[in-house]
Amino acid sequence: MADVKSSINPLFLREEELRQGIELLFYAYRDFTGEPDSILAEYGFGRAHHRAIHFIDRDPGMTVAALLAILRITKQSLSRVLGQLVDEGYVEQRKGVRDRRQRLLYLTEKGRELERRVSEPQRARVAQAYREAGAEAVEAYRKVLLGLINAADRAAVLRSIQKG
Amino acid sequence: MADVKSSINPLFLREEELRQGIELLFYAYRDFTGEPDSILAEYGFGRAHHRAIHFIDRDPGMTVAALLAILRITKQSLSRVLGQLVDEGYVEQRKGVRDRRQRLLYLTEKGRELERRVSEPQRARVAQAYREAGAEAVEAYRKVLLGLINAADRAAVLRSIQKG
DNA sequence: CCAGATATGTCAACATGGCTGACGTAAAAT
DNA sequence: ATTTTACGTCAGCCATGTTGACATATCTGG
Repeated sequence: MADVKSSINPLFLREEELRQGIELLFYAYRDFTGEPDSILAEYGFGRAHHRAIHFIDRDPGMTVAALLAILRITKQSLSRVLGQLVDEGYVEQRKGVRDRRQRLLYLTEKGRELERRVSEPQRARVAQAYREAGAEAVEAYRKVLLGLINAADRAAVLRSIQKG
Repeated sequence: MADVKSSINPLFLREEELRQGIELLFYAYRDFTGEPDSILAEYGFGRAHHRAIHFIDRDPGMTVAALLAILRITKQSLSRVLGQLVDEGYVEQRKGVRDRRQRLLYLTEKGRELERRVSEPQRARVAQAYREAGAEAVEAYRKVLLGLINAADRAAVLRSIQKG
């Protein structure tokens, strides 16, 4: 069927293929965020809090500016979220030693526990998808997702996800 | 390096691998939605409007209930968005003939133009990522994303994205 | 045929998490 | 010494999600 269509109109399959790729991303992201959102709601937090603690967890001592660059939101938006996390003891800020203007970000033990708990459904979901799809598929998945990222940012993202 | 680490602690690579998969999804989705959001802003619309017209475009005459099931939002939320789209002439609602309680959804020509314009950056982005990654990678990407979707919904999504 | 279920809409109120703009302070850099 | 940088804060706006309650038209099953 796909072959028939593409032999009639080679652009048709391509359009279909692209639409499918777009929709799959929508559906996957929808379900990917569902469980964490539920757990976060128990704490009175939202997805924004998850993002913050996730990236702080993976790079303890990161600067506020670095987190802003990753999240691509305004400092006012981040500030609200970060403020709550600090107030409630999930995140700790320490002055930088080299540059004392910086407020380096760390998770407290409580913060690490929250991060672990909230991310667990996502890890399980990705693990299961990887298992079902097989090892080569994992590599391909990474390649395509990386290709979806703005070209200018790819190098930075690669560096970032690999140093962990 | 990966081999060394995994031979020391087989769980380490796995955890790292999962974290990378999670972060790539975040980054890809972030950039994937960036351009459409900018265009939508010109019209005073947001991402929710895009989702609505996208799915109406791909399945003209769909019911409100079907759209709600895809988007997983409340009818009140959808109603606001749909109302604006109808008021401004992007979407048309027609009574169902078989079931006259239904308000079947259609894009107007204006709506199709908007959909095309807003989706174009996403199509270009996916096309380029597919091109760079190669044909087998595309299949693998789809397989993994499908695996990320709630198991209960996979069959429906597959049916949905394939009938187009 | 009628009672109940269904498809959709609507009003009201609220929360989250984006945004802009303006302003402030401490510390580093030139 | 001045300027730039890193960060914070106040105030207000907007988009998009939520819950709960209620209304209407239409379909369906007993």
